[in-house]
Amino acid sequence: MCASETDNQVVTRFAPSPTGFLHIGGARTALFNYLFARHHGGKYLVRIEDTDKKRSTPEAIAAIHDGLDWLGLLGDEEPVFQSQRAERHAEVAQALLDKGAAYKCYLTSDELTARREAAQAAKKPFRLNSEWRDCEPGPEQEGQPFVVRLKAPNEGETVIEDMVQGRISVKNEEIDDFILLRSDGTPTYMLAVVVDDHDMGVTHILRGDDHLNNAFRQLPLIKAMGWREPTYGHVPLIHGSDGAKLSKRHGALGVDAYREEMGLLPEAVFNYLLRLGWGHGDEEIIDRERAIELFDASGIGKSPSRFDTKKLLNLNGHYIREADNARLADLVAEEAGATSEGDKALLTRAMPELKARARDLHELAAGATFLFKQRPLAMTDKAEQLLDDEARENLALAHAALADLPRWEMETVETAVREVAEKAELKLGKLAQPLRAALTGSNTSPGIFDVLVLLGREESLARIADQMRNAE
RNA sequence: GGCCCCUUCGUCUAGCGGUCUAGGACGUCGCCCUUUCACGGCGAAAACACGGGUUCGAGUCCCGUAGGGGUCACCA
Repeated sequence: MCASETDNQVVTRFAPSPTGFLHIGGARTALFNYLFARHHGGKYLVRIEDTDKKRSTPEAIAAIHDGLDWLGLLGDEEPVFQSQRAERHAEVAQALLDKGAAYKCYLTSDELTARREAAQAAKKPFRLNSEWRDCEPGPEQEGQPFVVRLKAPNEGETVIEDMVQGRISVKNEEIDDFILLRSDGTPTYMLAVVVDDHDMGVTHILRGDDHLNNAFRQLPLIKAMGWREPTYGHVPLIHGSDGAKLSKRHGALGVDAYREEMGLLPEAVFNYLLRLGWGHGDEEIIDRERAIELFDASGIGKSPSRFDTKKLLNLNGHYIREADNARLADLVAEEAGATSEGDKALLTRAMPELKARARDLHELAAGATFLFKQRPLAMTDKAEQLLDDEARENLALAHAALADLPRWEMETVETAVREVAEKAELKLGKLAQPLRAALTGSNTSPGIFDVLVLLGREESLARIADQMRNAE
């Protein structure tokens, strides 16, 4: 690859802070960055923003990694850990100081708080005006703690051509002299992001629009260093189903909860997240390959969207039906009660019938349990109701007919059962429902002939015998 | 409160001045298929927040109003 190609390559990044699990909004941000990079043939990176040592945990880092892995959104390179780059950050702060683009501010946080509260009490907007901005420290400052602040411009305005929001401008007087280096010498997020994005060669930044204001603060820093400005795209946030900020109640769960508790398939979450805040004509079912083909910032909506579990579940049902049978069997084997390899093979064989009836993996597992139950089967209330005296007598008729079958196949069992119903002048349902109860212990299941074939001759006849009663 | 952003069916969205009697999907309701439950098929109800402009013509452009969101840390 030649240099000019490298220069023009799109580089995106997902930069979560490891203070908790990977939540749905973060996952979508990762997805958008991934797709944007892939679509443009670029690179997608992950950076862990663990500048805040107090709030960052190894558990969170692991959870984020697992979540990204599950969704297939791991970075193209090993993740960068921001905390390991503190020296570089400090170096840039020093460079800014040398250029006169930053200054040491000896205001303590107590003083700051006092001023802020005073302004609030006077109902005036608080804007920091540090007297240290244009003042050299005197001898009495010797050895006193200080923070390094950026000397942000006070006049004119800063304009962003945002890929999502369009042209936005903010007056520079609104932009404060934010802190680059804390009084303990450690870099703040605001410094670290800019330095890391530059060093990593990030060209396009897609992030939640809660960062929109930050862009206006980061730009002066980028300009002061003479670095290339990245192209921003601030994506509206995801709200809960009630329109309020996402809370635990409605979707602000870790991605692991989507997998474990909700029983979702990663491709379903992928597709759902893609369509939340992004659209392309009438297309709804979009897999990874198609998404890479279609994804572009122009398709991102400008208004916040609400999280809708029903639609997610519907999509999940679709992807379950599309999924490979053996894979699904693997996924639900334990929960369904399949223990041996033979059980798993049976589960795989039953899967075409089972998967049409489930929207999530737990439903799928529940629908499969009848295959592995031990006789005599426990009946649900509704199954019990199906098995009145007449039904039990009819079961005996079916048992007799089935027991004589030379071959136990879909066609033969179906013919036999239908003949029994016909001879006894019963509607098929009058025979099928009791059979279903006897064979599965439930009133709902796959088609009764499928059940018969799946269970096999021996088990089927035994289960029927368990419930039948011979006519007096 | 200051600043910034947003506003099409309940929800996600299509729409980029005339093709909109506003399209699709989820959800809801009805019908069909049918041995149950699903799947599938068909159909219905359901939206351009409001008020002014601009224009021959506005869901589409501009300005207000209302509502919603974001942000104002030595957090990220």
